Amino acid sequence: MKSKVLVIAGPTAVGKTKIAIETAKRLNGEIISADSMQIYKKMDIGTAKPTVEEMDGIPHHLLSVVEIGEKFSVVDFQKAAYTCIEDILSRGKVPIVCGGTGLYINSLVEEIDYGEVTSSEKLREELEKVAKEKGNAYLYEELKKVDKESAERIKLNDMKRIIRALEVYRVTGKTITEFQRRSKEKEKKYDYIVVGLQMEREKLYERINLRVEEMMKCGLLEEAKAVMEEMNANEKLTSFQAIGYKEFMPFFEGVCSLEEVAEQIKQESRRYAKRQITWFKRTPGLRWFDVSDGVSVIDKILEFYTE
RNA sequence: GCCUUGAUAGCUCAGUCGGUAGAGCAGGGGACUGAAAAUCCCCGUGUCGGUGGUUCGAUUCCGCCUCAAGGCA
Repeated sequence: MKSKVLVIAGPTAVGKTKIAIETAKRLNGEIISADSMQIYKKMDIGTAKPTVEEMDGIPHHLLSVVEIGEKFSVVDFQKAAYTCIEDILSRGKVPIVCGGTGLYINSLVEEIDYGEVTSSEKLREELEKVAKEKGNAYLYEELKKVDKESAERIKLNDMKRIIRALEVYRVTGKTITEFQRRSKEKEKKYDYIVVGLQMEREKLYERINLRVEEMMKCGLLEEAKAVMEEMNANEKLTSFQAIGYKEFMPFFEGVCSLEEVAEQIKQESRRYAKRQITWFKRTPGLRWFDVSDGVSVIDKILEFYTE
């Protein structure tokens, strides 16, 4: 009998944090964050990281564990998450994975085996250069030659994926398609119960807008100033990609107002939510729960977990 | 009160020398296997302000009405 792992996914601002904490209380659980930005230290307000008061005594893992300037990838996440799951289970408690990063959730739910391929920063930069000089089509043709299958899946302009596929081939001599196939054949260790939280789109957008206003009131400007300074405006950092920080740059340069920054953050958050929903729609085994049902969602989730 | 200009997609506006229309933004859908809050792909029917008239045919021309902006009193 495999151990159960409860997974709570959903778009930004849908109310994952609160529901996960309430569920953890009822299940004697601990929360493992699956959020690619809350993993960073000091990025608290902008990433809507739960506060100690909100956590209400429930242990949280994988929050604020990486320095802003550090690299952190899905594989790092996956390894850390497995360790947390084992640890929580060994203490007789229920692991609850909660977050909005589709790729991270996916790495667990499908237990993807990324193999031993380490990414090569040097090779990536090289390939980026080639793409710039010879155009996207050139690299795409290269990929076609070595891995026709992935070339069919990946679109011509999706450089990040083309570069990754080429990187895998050059480093290992095997295609990414082969690694993916092998990963699918593996038996899973855990029984994942996947919950997707949702609400009416219009309401969700209203909540996003409201939350950004709240963030502004809670000192997002100061936090962004400190974070941007530490990043040194280095666009290459993963943490730089977070919504809610880089948007302040035009304000710091004096070319736009604080209101415009807030509008920008709201809009990007709305778009992000949309992409998250798309991702979770095709997550295997995911069951949707409408949070507008109020407190009874928790009961329904518990029922689903026990089934 | 008079004159001028405008009224076309959720918004800003193009356009149709008369044959029922298209950009940007917003928005929607989708993809995703070591950067993922990233990256990429696809999607434009709307009483062309209302109402009469001319016409085979009007969003387009003409009259009147409504509203808005500007000007003159």
